[in-house]
Amino acid sequence: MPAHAQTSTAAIVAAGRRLLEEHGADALTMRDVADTVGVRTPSLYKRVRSRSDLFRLIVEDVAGELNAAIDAAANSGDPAADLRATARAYRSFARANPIAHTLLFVPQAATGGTALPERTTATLLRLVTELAGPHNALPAARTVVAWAYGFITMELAGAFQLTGDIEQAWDFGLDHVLNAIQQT
Amino acid sequence: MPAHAQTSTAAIVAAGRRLLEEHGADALTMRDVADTVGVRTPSLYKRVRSRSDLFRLIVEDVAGELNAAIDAAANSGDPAADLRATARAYRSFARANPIAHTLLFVPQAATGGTALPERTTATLLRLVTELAGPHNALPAARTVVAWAYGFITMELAGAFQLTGDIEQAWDFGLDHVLNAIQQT
DNA sequence: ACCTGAACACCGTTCAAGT
DNA sequence: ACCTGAACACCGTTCAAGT
Repeated sequence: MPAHAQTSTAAIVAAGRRLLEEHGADALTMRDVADTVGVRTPSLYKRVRSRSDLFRLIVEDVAGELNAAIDAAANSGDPAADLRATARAYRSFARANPIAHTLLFVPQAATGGTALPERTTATLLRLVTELAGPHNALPAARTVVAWAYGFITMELAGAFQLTGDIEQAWDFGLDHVLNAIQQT
Repeated sequence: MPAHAQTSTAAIVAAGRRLLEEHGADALTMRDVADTVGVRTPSLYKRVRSRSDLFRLIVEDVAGELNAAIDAAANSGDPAADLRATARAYRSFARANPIAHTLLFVPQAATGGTALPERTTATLLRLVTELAGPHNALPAARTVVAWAYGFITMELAGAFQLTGDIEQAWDFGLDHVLNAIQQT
């Protein structure tokens, strides 16, 4: 009566994540995942409810990693320096996981909301409060996140089509946005 | 020898756009488009090369409309007022076309780049140059677009999960971003 | 308890045959 | 010149049958 487990949810999620970044979301098939983890397609349904459930698990995995990367970056004690480091860590993470990153802020059909990492939100709000005071902390944090998310997403999508130094645009934007929210 | 045209590329694109907003990108099937325009599925391939080609045509259509909406909004002569009106028009358009809007800045498999409306880029760069001077016009324009795109995309995705007035966050962000790029 | 082959409904796409 | 039915390869998903 063997028939013991040939794979695991973690292995399936890891395979899905790799295939997602390699071939794009549309080309992520249950068959490819099954082949990668060494099992037949129907066996995947013992661990994941459906293909969209697999996406949800992948996004959770990615969100957890982003949380950890941002927590590790924000540790200098100086809120302005920490906000810069946070933005840099976020950008690095998005560059390393360009496709998974776009899924982070997309409405999840399953949950109704998005997978924006909760812990990241709390860290960011704390830093912005230290930098700009409590009065307008929430709108200020939303301004920083909107700029960073927009810049990084557009950069990865190749949406900055005019020539010009994109690093300079990043530094310019970060400087001016952080400066702006301090003057509340 | 009738067998004359029962549909048109424009009708197919319009039907595709409507179904896209109604049911989402994944649920947009060639069969549904064919049913909507009153033809059998294979006939679509007389006008459209493929499903991804249909997406490209839809995005072009949407981009053209956004161009027109933004050009119509930016006509006061005052660059600061025009930038505000542009941002407002962009946000209204995105709210009216939430799914199509997300496709605007996504890498198009076919073209390699994105469908960011060219004319909008030119209008925006002109306004920012008038407001902030030519020195840092490009990075300043990229800061404004990144913030607006990020804010609108996150808002539509439901990514602003904490309670708090989102209108206030929009006004706060627009005020501070525009103010920041003036101080160059 | 997990794995599998077979089957189902559904896709996008092609093509020969019709008018 | 456009339209169509039939067919193909490929999906996600289910399920009874194996061990």
